[in-house]
Amino acid sequence: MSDPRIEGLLDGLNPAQREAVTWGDGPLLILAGAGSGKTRVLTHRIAWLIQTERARRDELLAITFTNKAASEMRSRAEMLLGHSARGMWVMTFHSACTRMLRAEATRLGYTRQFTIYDQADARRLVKHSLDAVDADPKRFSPAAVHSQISDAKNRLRNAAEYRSMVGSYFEQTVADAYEVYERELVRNNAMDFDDLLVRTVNLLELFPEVRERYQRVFRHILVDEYQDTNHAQYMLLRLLAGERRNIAVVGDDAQSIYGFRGADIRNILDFERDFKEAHIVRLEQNYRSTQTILSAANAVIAHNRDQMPKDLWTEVGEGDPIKVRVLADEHAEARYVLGEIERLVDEGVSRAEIAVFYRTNAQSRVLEDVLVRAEVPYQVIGGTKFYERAEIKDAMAYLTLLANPQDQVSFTRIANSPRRGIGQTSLSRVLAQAATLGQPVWEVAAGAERVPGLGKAAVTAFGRFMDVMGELRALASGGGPVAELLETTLRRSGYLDWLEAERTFEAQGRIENLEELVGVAREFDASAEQGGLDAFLEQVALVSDADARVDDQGLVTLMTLHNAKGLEYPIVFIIGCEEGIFPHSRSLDEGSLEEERRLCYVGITRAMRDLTFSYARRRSLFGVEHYGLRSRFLDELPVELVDAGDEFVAPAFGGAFAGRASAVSSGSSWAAASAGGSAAAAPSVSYRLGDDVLHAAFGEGVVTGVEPGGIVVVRFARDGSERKLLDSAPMERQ
DNA sequence: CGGCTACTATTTTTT
DNA sequence: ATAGTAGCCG
Repeated sequence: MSDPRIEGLLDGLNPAQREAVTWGDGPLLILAGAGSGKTRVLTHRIAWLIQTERARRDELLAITFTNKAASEMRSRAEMLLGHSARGMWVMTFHSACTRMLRAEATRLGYTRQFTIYDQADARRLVKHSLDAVDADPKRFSPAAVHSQISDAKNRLRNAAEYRSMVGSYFEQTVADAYEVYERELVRNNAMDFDDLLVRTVNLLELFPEVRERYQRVFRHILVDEYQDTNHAQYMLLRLLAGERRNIAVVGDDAQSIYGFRGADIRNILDFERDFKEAHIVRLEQNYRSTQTILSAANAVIAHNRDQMPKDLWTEVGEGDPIKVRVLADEHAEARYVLGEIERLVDEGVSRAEIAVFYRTNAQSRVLEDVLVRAEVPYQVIGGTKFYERAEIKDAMAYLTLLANPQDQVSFTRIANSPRRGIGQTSLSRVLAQAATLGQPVWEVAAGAERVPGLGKAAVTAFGRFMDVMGELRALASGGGPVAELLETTLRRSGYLDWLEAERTFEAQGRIENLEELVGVAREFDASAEQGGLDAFLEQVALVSDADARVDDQGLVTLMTLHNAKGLEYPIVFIIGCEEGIFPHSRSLDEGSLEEERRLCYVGITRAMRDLTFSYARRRSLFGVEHYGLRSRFLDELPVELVDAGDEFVAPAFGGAFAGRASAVSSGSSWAAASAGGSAAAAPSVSYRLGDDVLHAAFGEGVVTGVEPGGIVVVRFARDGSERKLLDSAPMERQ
């Protein structure tokens, strides 16, 4: 190996990384702990395989879960190779499958233009299917049934196989609905997200010539985030790897947090069993966090039973202790975080270096309130997504119907949106007729006068609607810019007029969103490798906007712990660390505590140097006040790594808190007194840290410090100032 | 057919 | 608290 380019490729890699990059043929399992440079290893391995001529560019399949990961991998590989990665299959599972499926669609009874249904579309079709089998809507929610079906699909069980395994009456009905749902998807020339995987597996299993072709093409397969693969993805990989078994997977079982979506942690735990000759490389050196943070992460995850042994370490050094803070309620908690952010920013930290993680999206609200009031710039990642907004879905449904006239879900969505006098009854008649004749819904609607039972007004309404659609379709087939087609569609359909006529603040926002969508289309027209309506629809279907995160604009970042995976921030807050919130109560019911703990592990390992946990004694949930216990995860942190701060003030209502508080060490002399004394010996001061207070002159504030001699430090909401006051000041607790 | 009220559910979600 | 929806009434 004297080629200087290849030597250069290995420069700066540690021995384990180097081993992973240069492992030759056969299955390879890379156990990559958090922050151990797995993307680096993957991209270097891609470059190494190409430079050592083990594979040509177009003989590599590098699979990720997110578009962001795929584009990052692609561009980093390009940098290493010094040339474009065109022709290289670096993409998500779903894109790769879609690509294969489009090419072979007719073998499965689809056309190349098949529509990809997102969660919401799929759910509508499930609802339709439930109606079709006369399921009691009170007992069968589309969401629950869809999740059952999705589960079955992830396990590669079709409706017939699902039926053969049913036990309960519930499952019996699900089986009925599943059967209809399956049939309806084909009839609509549509696939849901799960189908993209399942159908590709079907394709490869049913057609040996297709399977062998792809097996020949892909000399080497690389898979990112292997711990998140489900059974269908596992089978897909097995089929593609074929006899050659040149499959390198990278993952960390400790970061498997998508079990609820069908990810099967056994895929990584059992890799050695499935690929007996597998070589294993462990990446345990962490380049991200302080040793304190890593030790905390190691200690927490050690409470899980099933896991692969690993021990993260770093050369970075000890770093600061992990802070744990208790506040009176979620508002005080938010103000505490705000206060810390302001303090840090004063010290010269960039807001972009700070992230706040929480378990559920709803928790961002309180935090946003205080950030807005304090005028701290921030961004929230996740939550309701751009492409999930009703107006965007409507606009996309118009375009989808133009491309796929069989798609009744899109048809149903827009038929009366804007209002054009097509009601539920008329719509059902048309859909029923389409089903009876086995014709595309478009055809039937275009000939509405031939639909039995349809009123005169309805026939006219359909006529007008389909005239416009026909016109738009002609425009669409011209192959012009998508942006133009979209604008014309919004105009001619009356959708924009409808919104404009509303003259509300909300409608204005919707119009702006649509303008943004036109902007997206314009950008697509200008830059897409492959243009056209079909390609645009596919991009929107498969490319979420989770990639909309910005790094360096001085914004504090707020997101769920799930969204935090793969990211890193110098300063991290994990809020809402209470039993029932995190770990979430549902996880306790469902016995998925270990997954919650892995989520905690993910959260901890995002932090580079500064990590703070917080929890509230009191929190209102769904409008009801609750008193929660601190999260068990906090008690799994080694005492010597924790700065328990003010925890000693906790014994407000007896046993539980007092017991825990005394178990936590702290440098404070008060803590020593509290721990040594009886639990009931609450401090005699009238204010405690985190208390919400109302001062006669300064207004609302939060207690940020309590000092001996009856001195209280209060940060006031009005101007963010922090003042030292005597506890006899004209002030009361709220 | 469309609008209104009443009820309900309310985790996480790469695609 | 709240948003989304189902069912009812004009």
